[in-house]
Amino acid sequence: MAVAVPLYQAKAEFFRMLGHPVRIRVLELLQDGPMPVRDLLSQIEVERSSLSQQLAVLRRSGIVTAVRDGDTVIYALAGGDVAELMRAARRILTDLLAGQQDLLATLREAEKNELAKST
Amino acid sequence: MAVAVPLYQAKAEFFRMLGHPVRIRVLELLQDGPMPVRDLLSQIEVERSSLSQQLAVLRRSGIVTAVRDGDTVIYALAGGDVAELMRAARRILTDLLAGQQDLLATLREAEKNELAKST
DNA sequence: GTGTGGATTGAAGAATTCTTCAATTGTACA
DNA sequence: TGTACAATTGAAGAATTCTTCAATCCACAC
Repeated sequence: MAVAVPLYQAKAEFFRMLGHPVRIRVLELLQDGPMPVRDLLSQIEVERSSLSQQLAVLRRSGIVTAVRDGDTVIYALAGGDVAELMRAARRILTDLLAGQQDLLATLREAEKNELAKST
Repeated sequence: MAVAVPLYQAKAEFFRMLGHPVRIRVLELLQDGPMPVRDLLSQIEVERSSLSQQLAVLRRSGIVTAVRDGDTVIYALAGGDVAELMRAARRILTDLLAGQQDLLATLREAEKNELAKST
């Protein structure tokens, strides 16, 4: 059973699972501890059913768990050190964004030249 | 210019950029140092133009750089500690996969019960 | 120049993922 | 029981991303 998935494919799926703004925000919020859907909803600008859809993605991947407490459902990180991952990502992102600033400057120059030519 | 992108959206795009098996393998291979396309091609099972497409995605994001050396093109990590990110991801993934083993066992049990009922 | 191998690009169709809305489930409470 | 609120689910269409193939570009050798 459990057809062996190559590790690099599991990794790709994992990162793809992270690749959505709402899901990122949920994971970040949950780093401060478990939180009911109601609170997630109040801090993330998204419709309720949209949030539910993204929570379902996170649940399916196993990175969060949900327990029902009467009226409300409470989500929590399933384990693992998500914070560490986020820190590592942020470090790389900072580098990349800095790089893109340079790129943008370059592009703006190129654009100016184009405009100069076209007049 | 450079319309301000919310950070959580930049993060999501970053992770989405990682979310492809070929791109993961490229990044892993490049951790041992710069490498010509030819070598990437020999170690990843994918067609040349497919690899090029994925390399283009990585280049656009800025996480790798490419320089031409005569006949061949050599790729390298652009900076930042990708290895650290991969380690963090692997740690979480290990947890998740372990969790899924449990899940699978549970599912198999459920399945057995279903079968028992259906006979 | 012509030809060849390495690599990238463009474009079309297939496949995934997102968004949104209506319908549904589960709990509480009168 | 009926109503109200919290949350999830299913499904359809829109939007992205993947895959693949042909065309192109670039350096090198003849």
